[in-house]
Formats: sequence, structure tokens, C-alpha cells
Amino acid sequence: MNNEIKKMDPQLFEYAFQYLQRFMALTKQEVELLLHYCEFRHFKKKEIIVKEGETDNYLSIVIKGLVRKFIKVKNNEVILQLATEGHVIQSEISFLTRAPSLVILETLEPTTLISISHKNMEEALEKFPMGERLGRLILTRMYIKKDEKRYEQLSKSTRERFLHYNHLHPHMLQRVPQKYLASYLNIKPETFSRLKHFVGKRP
Amino acid sequence: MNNEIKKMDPQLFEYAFQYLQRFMALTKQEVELLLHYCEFRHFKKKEIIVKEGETDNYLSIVIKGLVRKFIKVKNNEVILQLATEGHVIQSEISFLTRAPSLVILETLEPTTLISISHKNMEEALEKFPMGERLGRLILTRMYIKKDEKRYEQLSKSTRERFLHYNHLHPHMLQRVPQKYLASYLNIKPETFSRLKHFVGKRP
DNA sequence: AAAAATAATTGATTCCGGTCAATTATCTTC
DNA sequence: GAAGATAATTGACCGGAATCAATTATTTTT
Repeated sequence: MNNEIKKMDPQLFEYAFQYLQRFMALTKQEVELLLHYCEFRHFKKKEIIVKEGETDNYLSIVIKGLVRKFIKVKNNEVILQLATEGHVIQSEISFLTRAPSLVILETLEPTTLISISHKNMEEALEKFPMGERLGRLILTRMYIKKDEKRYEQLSKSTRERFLHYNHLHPHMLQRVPQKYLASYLNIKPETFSRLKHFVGKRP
Repeated sequence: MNNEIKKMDPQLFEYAFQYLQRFMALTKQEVELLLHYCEFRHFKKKEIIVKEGETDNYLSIVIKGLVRKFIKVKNNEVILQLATEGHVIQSEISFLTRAPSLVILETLEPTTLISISHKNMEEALEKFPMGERLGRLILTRMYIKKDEKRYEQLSKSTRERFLHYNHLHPHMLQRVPQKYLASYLNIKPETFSRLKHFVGKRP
């Protein structure tokens, strides 16, 4: 089905294999079969992957690069996700419901995705005996992640969110304009800057 | 399998039928089949349904009554959900992962649930041809709801959350101790009270 | 490399909502 | 139905983060 996948980098194959293994036991043959429904997609920096109002037709994993997911609200932006290598990125609600996307996906770096289209996924879900189950399990994981995120927001103060995030992802500050990090953590840029300089002096 | 279900109130059957119809087209026979894996569970007021640390073995829908889901954090409680008639209630993460529950489920009124046990669900998922798909679709809906909740918290101020909730669920203030509503909206009881009395004077 | 645009920093000020505390109202339950 | 417990209200005060504003740094564009 897809040539680029056929002559796939064995490392990439291994990557996908490991990734799916987290959800259920699959043979190499099964993974190979599944990957033939997928395609690579390349984007340059600051390219829009999904526009507002457009239906997202792909479920993607970031192979290389960085994608931000954001929503426009009262003429400013709220960052919902910063997806780096290994992360799933899509306008999930749009993909799942086939409705126009409220969120926008844009690369912040040159980016390569491995993607499965909605159409191909439906096909795979039908033909592939374990499809529905795999889909359910992946969705379960997405749900759990979202739950953790919510708890994170609920239980931590601005300062704590800042500290926690920087502890977990110290490299991101080098990689992403900090106003995006600020927005992701629901902190104003000015406050973010102050916290950054304040930290270390008074832990 | 379950006698109480067999001689089921036709209204209740209709209810379940309509409910499941939202996810996918099912025949009356299929719904009936599915319902035989389910059971009614009755609780009186202030009864604990799931303790902290206990694995939740049920997926339930509230038929009558009201259940609060909350988590203990630094010796006070955070309300995560207030489930009334028609709502799904469970310690989802515990149910999905089979891990001890972090959250507690407690009735605030005498409550009737229709529940399917994890064991029965697995059985149904296997035997029932559409099971996996139905499961995936229900999970999709859960995910979407959670996403909306997150957006709600992110994009709205304390005041806006208060107004929005009261607009959507004006009856709840009559039904639930307002400190629970306050907690659910992540507002201090004092602030909630002030907002309540302030509203109308300055909209 | 200079000019223009965008982002980050820093200061001054404001304000929403939290905290503490005391009083009143409303449930429980005996 | 009275006593006790729990919840809600109200006031005074505080503080963290938002806002407004001006300056400096960095990135982008030409």
C-alpha cells in the first residue's frame, strides 16, 4: 500500500513494534501488516498540520520534531499540547467524531510524522482481527493520560506546575519559545519569566 | 443470569435501549442479551460504593439518585464528579487498569445503579460480537467528556465557571450541599457563597 | 548587516479569590 | 423537638498572579 513504509527503516519498525507492544501482544507480522496502512508525512517549521474548522483525518505519532496543539480563545491562544518524539498528536475529538476541529496543529520544528488516515484505520479495524481491541486499549491509555493531566491542573498551584514541569522536561525550555510553555501551564508569560529567575534563589 | 433483570421494568429496558442506541445501532434482542450481564445495585444515602484502595469492579449508570466521586488530597476532599440519573459512574482508572482506586464513590441520596461487573464485561466483550466496538465507542464518549471538562477549567475564571455551571445545572444547588458544588468547581465555599449572593446584583 | 518584528524581562499597581475568624442557619440524631 | 454537629454566611485582611507599561534581547526578514 505504501512504498515508503515497505522499505522501512528497521529501527523505525522496531520503534513501532515496541510502541504497540505496550497495548497488546502482537507478532512482527501483525505489526508489519498494520504499518502498511500507515504513511510518513513531512512538514517544515511553522507549518500548519490541521487548520481550525478542518476535520483531522489522521492519527499520528511524532517521529522527529515538535508539534503544538492550541485553541484560539478570545483572540489569544491556549496551548493544549506540546508533542515531541514518540507522542501521539492529533485533533482527537475531530478525528473521533468527524467534526470540524476546534484546535490547530502547527509544527514548531521541521517534523516527521507516521500517520494512519481515518479511512485506513477503519479498514484496518475491520480486516485486522485485533483492531477493535487495540483501538479500545489505545483509547484507554489516552483517557488515563488525560485524567492525569486534569489532576495535575487541579491539585497544583501555578508555582508547583512550573516547578514540576521543569523538573520533568528540563530540555523543553531550550526547545520551545517560553510563551508557549507558559500558555501550556496556564501561566502568564510575565509570571513565567519571574518564576524562572526566582527559582534557585528561593526553592 | 440475573433474575431482577429478567423481569425488568419495561421502562427501564426502554431507557437502556435508548442509552445504548446513542453509541451504535443495536436490536432489542442484542440489548436484552447485554442486559443479562448487568445487575441492579441499591444503596442508601451516604453509603460508600467504592473505598479508597479498593479496585472498582463495576461500570455503572445511575438510574436514580446521586453519587459523588472524590479524592482525598492533603486532608481535604476534591469532588471530581457529581453523577445524577443517566450518568456513568465508576472509578474509571481503577476499573480500566485493575489498580486500587484513588477515588472514593459515595451516594448523597438513596441510589439505584445498573451495573456490569468487570468479569461480566469481559465475557460480554468476547461473546457479544459488537462488544469491542461498543466498548470503544463508550470510551470515546468518556474521553470527549473529559476533554470538555479540561477545557472548561482552562478557559474560564472562577466566576465564569460558577455562572456556567449554574446556568447548565440550576437544580443542583437545591440537591447538593453547596460545599460539594464549590469543590467540584474548584472554588472555596466562602467564595461560592459570595458569588451566589452577588449574582443578580451585578451580572 | 541593518531594520523590523517578536519575545523576554522588569517594575508598578491592581484585584480576584483565598484565608482566618466569628456568627447565623440548617441539618442530624437522640 | 431540643441538643449537638455541620454548613452557610459575612466581614476583615492578605497575597499571588494578572495587568499595564516601558525597556531590553532575540529572531526574522529583507
